[in-house]
Amino acid sequence: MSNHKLKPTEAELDILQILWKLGPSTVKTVHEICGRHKETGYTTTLKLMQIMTEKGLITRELSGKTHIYTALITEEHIKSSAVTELVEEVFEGSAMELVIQTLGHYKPNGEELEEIKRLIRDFEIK
Amino acid sequence: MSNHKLKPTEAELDILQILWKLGPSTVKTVHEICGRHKETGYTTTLKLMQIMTEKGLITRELSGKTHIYTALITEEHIKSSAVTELVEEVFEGSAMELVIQTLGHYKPNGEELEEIKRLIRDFEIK
DNA sequence: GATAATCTACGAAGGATTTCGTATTTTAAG
DNA sequence: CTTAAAATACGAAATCCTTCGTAGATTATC
Repeated sequence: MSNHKLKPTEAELDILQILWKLGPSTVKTVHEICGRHKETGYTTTLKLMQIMTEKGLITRELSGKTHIYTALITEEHIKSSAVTELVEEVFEGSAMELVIQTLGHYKPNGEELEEIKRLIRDFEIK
Repeated sequence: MSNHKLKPTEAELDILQILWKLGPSTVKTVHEICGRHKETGYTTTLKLMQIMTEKGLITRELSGKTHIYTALITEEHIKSSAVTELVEEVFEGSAMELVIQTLGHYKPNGEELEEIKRLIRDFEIK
């Protein structure tokens, strides 16, 4: 039922990440946090959030005079489809080439290493 | 020295992937292979390749009456920067969250599993 | 209740991407 | 040489994304 097709744009993703962190928030709050990274006008953030509402990425409800916006799409969902898209479009379907590539360029910390080993172990058991 | 900034667009990436596979090719050849996925006119492919030449993504030389195009940017480079971008913009810097996410959704085959284990072992030695 | 502050709505500009039509050039055939 | 075929060059439309300005509405303050 949800909109699988709708991939947020870059600016939209910034806003989603703020909503995921803060939970339901006003345009004002979102805009203040956006302002730490980039300089844009208040109405730019407002317009983006209005468009995102039309697209069904977020929803809003009135609280007094202001709207409170809530993410409709989950962080997990976006991360998952971003990985799927990267695998399909850049790695031509080979997810493990992506994994190996990443492990070749970045170092896991101890905790991450344990988690990866646990996942690997699960694969070997099956 | 090379153009780190220049990320190919989606249509450009399609063309790059064809050039990576076939090696230096004509517009005609590239367009024929593009045609397997999507329906676009010949001049669309031509225009894209002209733009990519301007951007420095590919180069061309005359051979008789036609141009032979060659990728200037490597597959490895694109894959690497695509991962970097995904890590930074979607996973907020956590490359290992990307790795763990991917391992949670896709299964490695035997060979891939061995390679991953080898990489993991290298991390543990250090 | 007048004024200022805060929010929202809306239109539109500017840039990037993709697409194609048309015109031009070059090569090949008769 | 003339015509047809193949390739290139170029401009421009259509769409999407980001941005902002302006106008209107609502709320709070004095």
